[in-house]
Amino acid sequence: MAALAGSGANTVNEPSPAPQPTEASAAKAVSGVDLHQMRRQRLNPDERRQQIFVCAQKLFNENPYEDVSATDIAAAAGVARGLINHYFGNKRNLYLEVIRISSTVSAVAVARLPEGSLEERIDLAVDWFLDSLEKSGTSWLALGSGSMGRDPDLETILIAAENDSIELLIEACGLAGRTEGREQIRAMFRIYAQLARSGGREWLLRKTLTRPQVHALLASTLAVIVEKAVPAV
Amino acid sequence: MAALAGSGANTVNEPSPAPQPTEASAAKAVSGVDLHQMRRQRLNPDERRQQIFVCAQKLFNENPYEDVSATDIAAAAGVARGLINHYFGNKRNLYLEVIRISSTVSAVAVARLPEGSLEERIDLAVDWFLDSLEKSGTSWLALGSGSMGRDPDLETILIAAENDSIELLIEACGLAGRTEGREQIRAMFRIYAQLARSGGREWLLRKTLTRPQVHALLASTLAVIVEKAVPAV
DNA sequence: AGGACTATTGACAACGTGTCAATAGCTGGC
DNA sequence: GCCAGCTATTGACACGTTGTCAATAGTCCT
Repeated sequence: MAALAGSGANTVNEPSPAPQPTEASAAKAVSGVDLHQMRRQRLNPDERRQQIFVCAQKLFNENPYEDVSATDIAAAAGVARGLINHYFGNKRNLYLEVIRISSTVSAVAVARLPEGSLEERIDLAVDWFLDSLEKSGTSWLALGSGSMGRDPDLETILIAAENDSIELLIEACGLAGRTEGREQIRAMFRIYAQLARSGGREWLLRKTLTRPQVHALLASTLAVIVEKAVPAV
Repeated sequence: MAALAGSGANTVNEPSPAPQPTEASAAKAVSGVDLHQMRRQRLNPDERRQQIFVCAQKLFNENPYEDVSATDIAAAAGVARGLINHYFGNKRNLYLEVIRISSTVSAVAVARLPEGSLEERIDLAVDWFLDSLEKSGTSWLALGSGSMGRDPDLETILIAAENDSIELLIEACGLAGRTEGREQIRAMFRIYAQLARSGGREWLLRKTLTRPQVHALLASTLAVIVEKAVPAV
């Protein structure tokens, strides 16, 4: 993997004071001259685990899974590679844990969903979504349906994370009361969520559409889903 | 990887008479008793390449990329692993070639798109899409945006394949004449394509919605995009 | 200070990939 | 029919990655 610094846009959920990558990795990485023996230091398991996690998060956000080796992560954390397996079992598991956090973006808060007509509430909900998208950075956009139906673990994680946002959206559309076709309504909103994600991609990644244009598309399609598709269950 | 037979639903584009996996692989796979020395046979390059390709296609359709090793493919084709690199350079390249074929599904024919109101044409277009989806199997659904923005090669292949369908859809919606915001219109249909794909997933993979329900959702959203979002460019 | 607990290491085995010189199947000329 | 040349095909090699595990060495407690 090519070592690069990157801006590290979206580090979500940072319980402990974010232990810096440790002067260890720096010393090793910068040059070979600096051999003051680097007394290895012994942290308590939670801190060390968290530190490794943060480094992995950064790397996985900047590079695709297979381009990040356990060695890279260990080097970034200034730690022996074996320690990764000790704390996370295997690389894939660590990755899944990173995903689990990264994909919890947006479920955090929609504060108060205001009164008003359906159109107004949809408008606000879309605004809120685009805001949170802009803040959370682009890595979340790259996530998703690539391995759907193939990778059960990843799928359940992603589904679980998306469910929160979806419940929220359903409520915002005034459909919280509906109980009969509940699962089917959820499915429809899940489909819509992909539309929203895809819209975000065009806006933030490919830059082919402006925010107002994406907003218009998302708002009008959501409205028509609520008005036409949902009643058809 | 787990060796399993599978039905091999969608083998598209089969130029040569589909050389069977060769009794070689069978002999090796079935039991160790059958050692009549297996004279290796020398095919002309096109045939051999095609044969390897077919085996790879089958394996990649049934298992995710990283679970299929070059050894698996070579074994399936009854051939030395080195030959794969000789013909395709590397594993990734072979994979991309498989994808390039698999993703050309649906661009084949929409025959005649009939006259009629916008609603009618949209209805037919959605029907056509769902038909082709049902036929092409589920592997196409699993493809897609997972590595978007990360994997340029895969992205361009997928985009290229999707572009055909999108041009078709634009025409079906009577937007072929529009020239000014062309690229933005394309972007909107690209977003819609993700919605359609996602709808297909709910219908065929997760089985949470029925075909009529997905149809209604796709038709109404497409209509509203054409009527509301597109005029806003 | 010294002993016990355990976080951390480093070497090992297994596996996967790409390269390349050596091998052996086929084909055409005699 | 047979032999020589062409090249499709092989198998071993070098290197990188992953997961395991016994050995090592910080740190805390008495």
